[in-house]
Amino acid sequence: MSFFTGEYDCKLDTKGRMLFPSKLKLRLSEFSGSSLVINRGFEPCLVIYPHSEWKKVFDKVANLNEFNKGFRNIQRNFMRGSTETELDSVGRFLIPKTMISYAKLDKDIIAVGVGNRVELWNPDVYNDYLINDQEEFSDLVEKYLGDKLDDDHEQLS
Amino acid sequence: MSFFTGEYDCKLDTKGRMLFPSKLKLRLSEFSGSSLVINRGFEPCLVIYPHSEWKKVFDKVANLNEFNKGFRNIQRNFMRGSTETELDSVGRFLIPKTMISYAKLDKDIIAVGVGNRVELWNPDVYNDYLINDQEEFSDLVEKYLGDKLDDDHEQLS
DNA sequence: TAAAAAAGTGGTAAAAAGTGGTAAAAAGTG
DNA sequence: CACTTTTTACCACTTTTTACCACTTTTTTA
Repeated sequence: MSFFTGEYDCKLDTKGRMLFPSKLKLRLSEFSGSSLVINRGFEPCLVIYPHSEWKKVFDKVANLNEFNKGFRNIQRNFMRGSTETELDSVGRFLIPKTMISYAKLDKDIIAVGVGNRVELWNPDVYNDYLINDQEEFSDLVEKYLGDKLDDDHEQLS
Repeated sequence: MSFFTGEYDCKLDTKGRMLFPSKLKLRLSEFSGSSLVINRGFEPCLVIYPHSEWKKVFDKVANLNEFNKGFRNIQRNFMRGSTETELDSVGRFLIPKTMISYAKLDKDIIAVGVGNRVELWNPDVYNDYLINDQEEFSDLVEKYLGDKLDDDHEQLS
């Protein structure tokens, strides 16, 4: 099974549709054909999952007991930010208006492959979130992935 | 079988009818054609179930032993807030006045797909109930759905 | 009880949103 | 460079939604 990587410049058309980059489309098709799920990200971006990957998490959430207040809260907050959709014949998909405004998307979008998912960002917001200093990045990686960690990985997750 | 997800902006017409969003209507029809059940939510919102899904919830409550005072109380309070209805030819349904005032519904309504059901909210009330801090939500999800969960999922439901 | 008012039902025209397709430009490839 | 693939920018069409209007049924009031 393969994964999503790399950055891609994309555009929203006037109807709010985005063309999924062809390289990523190839990966997507290995997972779940042309069906995908758009989610609200934890950061101010949207996150695209292949339908099959998303379904695993969805099922966990959906199976929580709805007579429990905390579970209802999780369900509501999780599912409100999810939309199932499909690529059309040309490889485009419609992004709901509420999602567009959540991620502050405009004409230009940056799509980033992040392993099992693809993030969609407003270019400006994206730059603010990136680690621009490589040394800082190095430190961060060392903190979490440096040698000592190998033994007790659990501690971090 | 598919499920309800996502947020939708809806309107009440002057007669107290709401047009059920077409995407949700599609899902609904897979469950139970155009028939649905409106319930008082535990939170200050209304909850729409496809008839078949509501039946499951209903049965749980109906099967409680009526010789138990607490159970009788649950049954009474649960069932008083239930109305069965249907979408009309255009896809609208009438929301009873008592329900409208319970959920403080006005012209604008937010419909949220929550798996087996759809919640209807007054937008202002909704925002108060949402987890607005994404980090807080992230923590909550991790707590319930983080790695550890995989093994003993049963414990939570 | 009859008239009036309110509530509910059913439908439609027009606007808005969404879908599907294509020609042409741009980018990538051998 | 010639050719293929991808992307862009349109256009045409369909579906959904809104905002009404007309009519029926129910409830209230005189």
